[in-house]
Amino acid sequence: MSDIGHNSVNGDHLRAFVERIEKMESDKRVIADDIKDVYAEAKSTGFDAKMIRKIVAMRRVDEAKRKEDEAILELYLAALGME
Amino acid sequence: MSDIGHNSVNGDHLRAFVERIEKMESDKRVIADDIKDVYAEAKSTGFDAKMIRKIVAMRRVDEAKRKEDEAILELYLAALGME
Amino acid sequence: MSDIGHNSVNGDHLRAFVERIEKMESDKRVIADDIKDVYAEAKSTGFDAKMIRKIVAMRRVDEAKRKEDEAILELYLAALGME
Amino acid sequence: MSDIGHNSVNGDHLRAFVERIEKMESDKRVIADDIKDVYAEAKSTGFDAKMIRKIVAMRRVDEAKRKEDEAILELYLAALGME
DNA sequence: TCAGATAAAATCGCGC
DNA sequence: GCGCGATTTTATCTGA
Repeated sequence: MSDIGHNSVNGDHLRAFVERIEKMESDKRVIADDIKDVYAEAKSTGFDAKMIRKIVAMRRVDEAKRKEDEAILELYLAALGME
Repeated sequence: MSDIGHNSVNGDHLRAFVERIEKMESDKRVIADDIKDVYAEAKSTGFDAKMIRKIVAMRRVDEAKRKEDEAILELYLAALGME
Repeated sequence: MSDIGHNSVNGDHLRAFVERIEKMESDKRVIADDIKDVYAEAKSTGFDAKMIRKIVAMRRVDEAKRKEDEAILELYLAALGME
Repeated sequence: MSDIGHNSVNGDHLRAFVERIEKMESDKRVIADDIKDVYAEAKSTGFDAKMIRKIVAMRRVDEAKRKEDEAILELYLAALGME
């Protein structure tokens, strides 16, 4: 009986994790759909969706580079005892 | 000058689209990170993350099947003039 | 000269891979075209191509579900030390 | 009864189409998997799979261009009454 | 390294 | 005949 009780608790716990994840994945999917909608809206406004994708991708790379540069600067400053 | 004005408007419009998309992608990334955290939490609670992933995947397929069945039923009914 | 020889060998090897892949892609395209022909034939026989596509899609999902169920059963059994 | 017979025939016919398509899709999938295997083999031989993909894609474009050029030539010849 | 998920691109069939 | 939406396919990326 304690085994049964133990498994129930585990089962409830597992179920909770699964449901939390499913909820979050659902939210994520909603946002992904919204992004698609925005691309469609941009397209219907006369913009080329593919071009916007390129711009977004470029800025993503730039942002990554900016963070990288910042991290290196931190490193230099730390090495110089200036943090 | 009117061209410049026109392009500014277009530029502002484009910028607005890009920024909206970037905001949404950022939100999406936050959720993805949260999901990762939940898996980590489940793992630290003693669950096998791989099994949870499998369960979530299985339920995703179940849901896809449900939707597919529903869609084909609609199609059948429509074909039979019963919609 | 040995470099040239080396590169030639690599080149021949690369060429062989590329040509194998191209042959296979060509075969694949032939099948894709054949599938299109079958849909056209079905349509000309009075069937609704859309419905056939739906049926095929539905059966594909069924198959995916069957495999997924099997996979998770394996995982359960393994987790229970019953493999 | 004739209706039943008619529908059976239709059913058999439909089933035949579905099965033919499924068989072909299966064949197609096998080839797709084989292609993946070849890429994996090339990779294990020391080639960069991404580069091979680029080469294959480039040659695909070249081939399309060659056919296009050929078609245009045909057109010219036909216009000149030289076919 | 490997699969599995996601994003991006290409393709196709349908409607107008 | 052509764009448009939907599906399929390809490519990239992430996480085990």
